[in-house]
Amino acid sequence: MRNVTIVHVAEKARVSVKTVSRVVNNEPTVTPDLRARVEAAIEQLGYSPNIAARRMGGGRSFLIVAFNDRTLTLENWRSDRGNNWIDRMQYGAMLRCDVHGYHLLCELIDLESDQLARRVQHVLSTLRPDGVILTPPNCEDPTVLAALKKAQIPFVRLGSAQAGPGARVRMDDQAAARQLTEHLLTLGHRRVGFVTGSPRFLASRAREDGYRGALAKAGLAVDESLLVPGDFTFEGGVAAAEALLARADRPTAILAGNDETALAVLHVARRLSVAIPDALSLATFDDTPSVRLSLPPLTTVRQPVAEMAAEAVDILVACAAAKDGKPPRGDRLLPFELALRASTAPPPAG
Amino acid sequence: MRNVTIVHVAEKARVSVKTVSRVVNNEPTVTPDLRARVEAAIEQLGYSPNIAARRMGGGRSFLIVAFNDRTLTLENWRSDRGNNWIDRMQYGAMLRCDVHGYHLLCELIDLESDQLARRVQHVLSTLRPDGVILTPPNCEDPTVLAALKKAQIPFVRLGSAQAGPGARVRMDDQAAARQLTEHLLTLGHRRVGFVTGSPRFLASRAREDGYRGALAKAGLAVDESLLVPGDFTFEGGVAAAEALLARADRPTAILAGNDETALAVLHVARRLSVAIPDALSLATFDDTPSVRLSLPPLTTVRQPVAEMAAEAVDILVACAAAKDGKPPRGDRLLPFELALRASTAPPPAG
DNA sequence: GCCGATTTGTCCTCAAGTGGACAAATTGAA
DNA sequence: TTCAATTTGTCCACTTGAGGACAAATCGGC
Repeated sequence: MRNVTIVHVAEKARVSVKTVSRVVNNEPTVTPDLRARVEAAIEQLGYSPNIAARRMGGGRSFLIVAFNDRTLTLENWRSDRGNNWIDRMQYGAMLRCDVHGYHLLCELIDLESDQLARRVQHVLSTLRPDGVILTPPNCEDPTVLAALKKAQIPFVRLGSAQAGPGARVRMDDQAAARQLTEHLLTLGHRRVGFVTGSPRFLASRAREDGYRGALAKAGLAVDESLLVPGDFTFEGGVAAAEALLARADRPTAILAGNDETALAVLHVARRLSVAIPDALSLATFDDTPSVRLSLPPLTTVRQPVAEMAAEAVDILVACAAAKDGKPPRGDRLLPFELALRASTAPPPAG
Repeated sequence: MRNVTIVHVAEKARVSVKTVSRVVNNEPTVTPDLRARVEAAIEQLGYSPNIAARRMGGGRSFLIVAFNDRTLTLENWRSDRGNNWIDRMQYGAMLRCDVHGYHLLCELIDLESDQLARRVQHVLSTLRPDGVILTPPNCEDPTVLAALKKAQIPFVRLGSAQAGPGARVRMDDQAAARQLTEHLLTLGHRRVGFVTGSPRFLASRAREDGYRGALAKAGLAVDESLLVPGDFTFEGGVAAAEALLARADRPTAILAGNDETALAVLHVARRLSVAIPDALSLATFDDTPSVRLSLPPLTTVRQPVAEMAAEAVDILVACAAAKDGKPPRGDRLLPFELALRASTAPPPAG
């Protein structure tokens, strides 16, 4: 059977091809009568306009590309710990694309590759998507941003703590860290350790600022020796935890830069027989499955990743529909949630 | 800046458009000399052929669509337990697509919807993919299969226990269940309970067959009362576990139909103070992160989902490249692995 | 019944590539 | 040199839909 084209629909509805096109593209100058006839024909024939053909005349492609970091994705996949940031992003974006009649393509890029610019350019030029979603750490990479700008394709940066080109959708990492720190202070903790994250992710810096802000607001001086560098990996977290827990004046609570780090702290604490939460409170960011399943489940900040991705899709689709060529701008903050769990409690007496 | 087209490349390399096309499509009748010149021009201009345009003349679309079950995907996403079957499928397929210069689109379909056929048809007709990957339980749905057949698009069914149209890539669920059961028998267990899965998934039936086969091979009669129906959900698993553990002649080991069910068994056992593995051994299928992070980590069968997806992509790409219109056939079995963990041990003495 | 406004149709161009027919140029061998 | 084979170029058709210009048909009001 041949493919059903706009011509078949026109014949069946006994109208011109042009009229079918007008109906499909929701042009206002069609009488309800004719519109109904055309829609009936479309339904009966099971017609759907071919995306490739629509794209040809310079129209929309109905495609959105999400660029994910290759290394991160692979680690994520191989990891036993199920860090599902990217998965959640994808679910949110996919569902929203569906609503708009769009399609989501996930592409991997490798920031370390010397072919990076070429790779980004290739994907953009072969697919010609209507918009691009960038996830950390791609959303802060100058090469990627330059390639996007050159191709003049609208893009949204997801979860980036850095101002810059394109639109931005994120949660307020600084406020989240502040609230999490305040939660610990309210419980009575006064010596709160902080394992910082990878400098590659600017969100890590924002979290540190929030931590400092909460201490300052409570009138407490920041003990710089309680800030230990991690790098968002398990190994980095282990080293940092060992440094913090070996101290004579051990902190009574630790804020971990991300979940991977938190699991490392949990691991070290168990090895050193430091009971959580009795002897040490532990809080972290991201709320991946691993920290919900850990023993005890950890207090975290739930980042609204899927909602952020959905918002990004909305922005890009609106931008494509407007076709005024204006790149999307703005910085949308989505609300986060504290998930208070069994890993945080008042500090031990004395 | 205008988009770089094949015409620009031709001008730069001082050859005809036709020759560039021949180079891009790897036709043999081009001298190495000219080929090099064209490739240099492509590189310098950063040219990538536009997928939409290639598709027009009836050529390949370089797109592969994976149809996932909407309900399952959403449950998966909302679940705290991170059942990442679909994610693993996607990683495997995406990586392989990348190698072939293909792109993966994940689309959700809802088997319960009365618009199902229309939905499948719409996606196929608007995207015109070169191939389709079906995941459970879509891969056994007659409406979906009929729509695929009508559209004449090659497809691979992933993880389906049922013979049928299209190619099939899967692991041997029956053998896996047999080996898992044998593992328990070798440890000394004689009363092994089995919580069956949802009849929607035929793999569940295959697992049951494997369980029966192992008992038969060991010369043991099957106690039908030890087979309790679950439905692959946590709630179903709870009910089944309660039934099994309430018995006077409680089984010393339980084989759960999938990980979700196993977690339910774990939950009930803890509530009833049945120690695992001391009083009860527990084994399951799928090896999702949740059963690696559980206490104790569970003995499972690791299903090579990503590898299966990669194999599916290879099949579809080969099929598209052959362009002889022959739909892919065959049934590839990929090796699974037993992950023996702390949840299985010899039965309690006495 | 006429005028003007709105709706619908006709016709053409354009997008970016593929593929076929066939001619022209180049190469190699006899 | 000449013929044949191979490589390269020319030219055209084709894919499916969008969109613009403009003509034709229809409708409503008076």
